[in-house]
Formats: sequence, C-alpha cells, structure tokens
Amino acid sequence: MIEISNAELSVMQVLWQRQPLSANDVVAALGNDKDWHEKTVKTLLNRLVTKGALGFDKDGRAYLYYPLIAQQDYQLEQSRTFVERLFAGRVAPLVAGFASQNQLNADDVQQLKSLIAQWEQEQKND
Amino acid sequence: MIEISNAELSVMQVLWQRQPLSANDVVAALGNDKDWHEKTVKTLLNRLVTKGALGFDKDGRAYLYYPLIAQQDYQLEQSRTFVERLFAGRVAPLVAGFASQNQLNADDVQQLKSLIAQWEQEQKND
DNA sequence: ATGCATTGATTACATCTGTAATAGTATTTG
DNA sequence: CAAATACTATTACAGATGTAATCAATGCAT
Repeated sequence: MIEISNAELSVMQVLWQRQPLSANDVVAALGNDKDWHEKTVKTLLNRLVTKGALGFDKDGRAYLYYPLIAQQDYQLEQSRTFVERLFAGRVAPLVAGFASQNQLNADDVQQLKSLIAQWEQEQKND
Repeated sequence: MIEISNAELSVMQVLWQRQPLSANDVVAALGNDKDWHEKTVKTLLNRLVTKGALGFDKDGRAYLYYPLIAQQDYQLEQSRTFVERLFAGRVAPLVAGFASQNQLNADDVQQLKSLIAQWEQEQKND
C-alpha cells in the first residue's frame, strides 16, 4: 500500500475534489487552509507522483495532476488499519467515543440507523 | 498533544493492559506479536518517557513503567483527528465503509443500536 | 534573438521513526 | 574481590517528513 503522509494527504484531498489540476491550481486551492510556500506544494506533488499516488498529463510545459488512487479505497484502507490499531478492529467503540463527546448529530444517527437496517436486511438474506 | 509513533503505540498498549511493568515484562509481553530486539523496546520506552507518555518508579536499579496518558483519552483524540482528516469530521461514513466491506458483526450492530438509543434518549431530555 | 519569468527536477536540512549497538554503572556470582 | 551480567543512557544510522531553496530548461516579452 502506498503511504501518504499528512501533508501529502492535503494535496490528495484537493485533487480528489477536482481533477486534473495544475500545480498552481493546487497551490491556490490549498491557500485557504494551509500556509505553505508554493515550493512546498510542488515538492509534495512530486513526492506523490514518485509514490505512484498521482499521475499527470503535460499541458505545455506545465503538468496537470490527477489521483491514481481512489479516495474511497484510501479511506477504507486507512479506516481499517486505524480501527485495527486503536480498537482491535471493532468500530463500535470508536463510535461510542464520538457519542460520549457529543460529536454525533442527527444526520449521523440517521445514517447509522440506515446502515444498521441494511445490515439486518442482508443478514436475513443468508 | 503528545505524538506517539506506531511502534511506540504497541508499547503503550502493553502498559495500558497491565501496569506498572518492568522493561523486561514489556519485552516479554510484546514477544508474541513483534519481532523486536530487546534494545529496540528499551529505546521505545525511553522515548515514551522523554515524550511524557510514560512515567516510572525505580525498583532497585530497574524501572517500573506506567502510562501517563489514559488509553481512552488517546483513543478519543486520535479518533477525532482521524475522522476529521479523512471524513471531514463525520463518523457515519467511516462506519458505512466498514459495513460495505462486511466488517460489521452482530456485536457491533448491537452496540451501535444501543448507542443510538441512548443518543435519542438524551435528545428528548433537552 | 535575448533576457526574464515560470515550471518541474534536484538538492537541502532538521526532526521523527524504526531498529539497534555501545557505553557507563550497579549488581550478582564465582 | 574480580568478573560477568543486567540495567538504563547515549549514540548510530538510514529512511520518511515538513518545509523550502536552487538548478535547469523552456517559453514569453521586448
């Protein structure tokens, strides 16, 4: 699995949202949140290309970058290893922590209910 | 917040389970899972002490280590930042990922239901 | 055509991590 | 008591990461 560092992840997020983008577009998109020098962003783009996380097409002498790994795949993999490491693979205790800190809102609960309903439906179909 | 690396986390987990432990006890406890040299474990213990994640009492010339940060606090904090980074702070999509990969079992679902029931109860009490 | 500006490539450099080895000190053992 | 042992502390060292600066090539403007 490709390892993506924290700083690199911010770059990936931009490209998962819109793609392909030139380096400057990425710099601009990050401008709000991060206080990174343009050179820094370009280094991150470069490393991500080297790691195989990004590809690019040439547009004149500039590059247009795009993700080579899907956001969902990355999220799934990271969630799995995170929950494995911290919660012995069980996701419920993580959610319990959120609940205990009032970090669940009505939307979350609605979605969880729906997931559970679906899960139960699938159980029946066995 | 104290940053605990992956390798260091394994050491913390041992001490969250039983505490206090001598360095050798920790080495022994890790023996099953990890193939680490004794020196490596001692380095990790040392770094954790330096970082303020572990404390120790002297037992003769040996040390007895114990956690200075609670497992639950660590779990909460890490969960928050993880979900923030990867899921814009919403936990439901993470659970959805688990569901989609059949990584939810009956126990999880039971616990989730219970959490939801509790959450709804609290809403009423407002 | 020539020089400046722009873009990616290469290099830099401190800190953190993984993974120990070595040094220094206290203790047990022969 | 001397020597081997057993602890912790210090040092090592390569690769990853955060954060750029410099280099080299190319294209735009005059």
